[in-house]
Amino acid sequence: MRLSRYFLPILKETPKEAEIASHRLMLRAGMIRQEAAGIYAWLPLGLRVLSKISAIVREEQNRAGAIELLMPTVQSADLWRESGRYDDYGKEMLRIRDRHERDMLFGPTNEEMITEIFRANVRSYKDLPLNLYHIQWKFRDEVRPRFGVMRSREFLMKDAYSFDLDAAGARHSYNKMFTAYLRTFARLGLTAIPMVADTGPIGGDLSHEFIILADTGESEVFCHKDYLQFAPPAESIDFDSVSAMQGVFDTWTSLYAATSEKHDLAAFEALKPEERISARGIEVGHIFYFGTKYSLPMKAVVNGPDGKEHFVHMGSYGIGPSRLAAALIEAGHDEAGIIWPESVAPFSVGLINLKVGDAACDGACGRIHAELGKAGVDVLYDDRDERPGAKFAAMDLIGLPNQVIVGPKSLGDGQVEIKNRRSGERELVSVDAAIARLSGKA
RNA sequence: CGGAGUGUAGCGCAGUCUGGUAGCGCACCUCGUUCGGGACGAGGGGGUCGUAGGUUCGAAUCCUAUCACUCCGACCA
Repeated sequence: MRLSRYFLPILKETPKEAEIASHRLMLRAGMIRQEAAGIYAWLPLGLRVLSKISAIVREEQNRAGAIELLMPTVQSADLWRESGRYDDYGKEMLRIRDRHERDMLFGPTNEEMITEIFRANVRSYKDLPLNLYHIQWKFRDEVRPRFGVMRSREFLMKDAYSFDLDAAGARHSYNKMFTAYLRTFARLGLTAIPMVADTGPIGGDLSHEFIILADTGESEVFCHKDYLQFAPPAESIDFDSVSAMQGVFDTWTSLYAATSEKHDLAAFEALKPEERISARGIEVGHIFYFGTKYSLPMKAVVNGPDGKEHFVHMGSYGIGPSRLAAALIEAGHDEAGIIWPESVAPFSVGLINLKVGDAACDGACGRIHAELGKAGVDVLYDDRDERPGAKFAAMDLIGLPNQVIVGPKSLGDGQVEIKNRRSGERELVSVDAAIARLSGKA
């Protein structure tokens, strides 16, 4: 992509409302634009990140056996009256009325709708277990949205819903999602710690929040230090193995970890002082097992092997890709700007032409741009007629992991500079070597 | 929802107290000189001063209402 033909509104100054690093940098890097309180437009660069995060989430959900569908954002109030949550959910739910005066709502979550879809189509235990998910915009009318897309009213959420014949099956489904979440966050370059959590308005009795530690996090959390060293489950792990899944769960819940609502001071202080972490964290995922809370009032039943009807046991599992975009920046930035992990960077290579109009520079950049493009590498080519300083600053701000700097000085010796955004290391290599080196980044 | 505050050009701000017909920096456009870490000169474009009423010869400025947004607290992917 040529920057001169792209839409990347970079800001030199910080809009005053942005208090935390991720919000500031997302605005400055031209990723998002606020349209109303807690409501954001995702500009092209931001959308690329959001899509990459969603793709990883999707891959890991699929790997764990979940099946993607897509439910609407607007729902009928009747469905929520069945579960009793139309009254319980309160003002956080955005209620609207259509032209026929029907009560509608903008979905804050989808337990009711997925249960309706399930009960209309599934009759037999032989169709279980089933886990359906979608990645869709949610709306929760937060009292006080803040921190940009970290706590926005409209946000993107992957929500999965599992259906099992009994509690034991549901437990396995829970463990599969638990494992998938550990893998997902690890692939995003994040260390997320599962913590015992409150279930809130979703309900239920088994629940974990996945927390990444960050000073600007909204939750107060307590855990054992060794969690930071734990290795995530391997790609080859067997999601159908009950013991393997239970093993992952047991390992990752073997040490103390809890949010402030569930904090057990005595248990925490039983740890040696040097083992304790008391910090702030960002909740990037939340999983629940809630049994028959929805299947009972909404009559979601299947025939079991005994020929009788059984209320299905359910769980729900959420990850917020839009919040993750901000969380990734909180976890990876410096004075100059964002530092994306390779896995979600909007472009993997930033190509800087220091002297646009110079035949040698234009030629070398053109070749690198074309060759990397052929190799399937996303390249953002800064071909603007700008001063070098502005180009370096812009590229550092948007945080592309690999930079190729092409200028007349080094190009005189047939060389270009490769810079690693994270380490800051620079290296002079030939044009061909740069292409060869970076074409593996697809 | 309680408390505090802000709305003036895309962004950051001055002007409001003490009414006189809108300004600064950055960004943007043109020309020239520049160019390895956010250049310089000259010229130029862009604002019904959040909105609606009112007071006044005259309102960004005073009064009233209203809307939006931000921050601090209680709730949450």
